[in-house]
Amino acid sequence: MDDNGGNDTRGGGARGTVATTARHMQIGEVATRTELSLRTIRHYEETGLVTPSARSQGGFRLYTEGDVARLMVIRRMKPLGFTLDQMRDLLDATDRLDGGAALDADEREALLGRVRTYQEAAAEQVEKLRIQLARAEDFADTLRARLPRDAPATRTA
Amino acid sequence: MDDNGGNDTRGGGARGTVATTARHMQIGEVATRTELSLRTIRHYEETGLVTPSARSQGGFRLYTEGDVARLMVIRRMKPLGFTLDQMRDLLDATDRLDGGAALDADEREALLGRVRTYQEAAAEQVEKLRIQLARAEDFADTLRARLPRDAPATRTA
DNA sequence: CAACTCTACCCTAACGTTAGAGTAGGGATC
DNA sequence: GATCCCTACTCTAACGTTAGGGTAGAGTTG
Repeated sequence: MDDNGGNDTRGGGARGTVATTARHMQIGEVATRTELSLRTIRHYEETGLVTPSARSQGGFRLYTEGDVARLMVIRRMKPLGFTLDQMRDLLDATDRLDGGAALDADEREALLGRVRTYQEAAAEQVEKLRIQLARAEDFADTLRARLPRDAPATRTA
Repeated sequence: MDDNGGNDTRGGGARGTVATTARHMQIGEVATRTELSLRTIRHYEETGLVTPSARSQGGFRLYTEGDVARLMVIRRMKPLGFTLDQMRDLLDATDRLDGGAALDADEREALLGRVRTYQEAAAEQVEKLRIQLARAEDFADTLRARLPRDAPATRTA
């Protein structure tokens, strides 16, 4: 047993949990703050979604507030059902739009196009989620209807 | 290229698509009717969720209306995020409750307990879906806000 | 030293995706 | 009217993918 100990989101250790305002955080603190697992955060790095801004001499990942913000964005994107590749693509686009790197008209237009595409996909996904929710509610009700009026567990009748 | 040809839900061929009221359907018709892929339907059989009521001499799966109904139930369950194993478990329970097989009190109580458990899980899932939907809407709006007011594609400003 | 982190690797669920072979049944042929 | 053929449909088997979970064994940090 090591690492996350098998749980989901870190329990809040002793050391790294303090420096909420520090310049660098280790992965554990990031995990608690983002409610993502260590494995997930590392996986996001493997797939090029979020790369820690630095590494310690010994190789520990060191994250900044900006990194955490990016992770939070990803967390909000997840329910939209995009793949990690798509998220990376979208994040790259917005990053380049925001980063004041003076892009020429064509490039800017291309980037905006990408964002627009994702926006439309997002809107569609929202619709699907609505339908899913409706179906889920429906099914939950159906299930409840099958039960003899919330009777307690023991005692037959 | 054979089978489904790489698409998702079948396009509606020539032969099997006619006999909507026949006693047996082959997998293709079932797929169109349930909007599930051939692979998915076969997979459900592999995992013991829905077994076709019969097979043709040549080995084709033959489904009845009842089978289709069961598949539709599963389709409604999917958004609740249950695993296939859980669905099988739940379906077995309701099947045995419904099948007029005169079960004794203990057994009946046990089955109802299972259903109750799933009902609670379903209710929880509905809550999660609500939250997801909210987040998704939020994010979609955020994305839309980043776009220069739905401008057409070309022309920079 | 204790708590934390590292890489590397194997595992899972729920299908997707070929590949290669067989089947259902109607039409053309003899 | 039996045979062949053709095409649409289906079969099994098996590997691929996605988004991580879990574990091992070793190293790092405070």
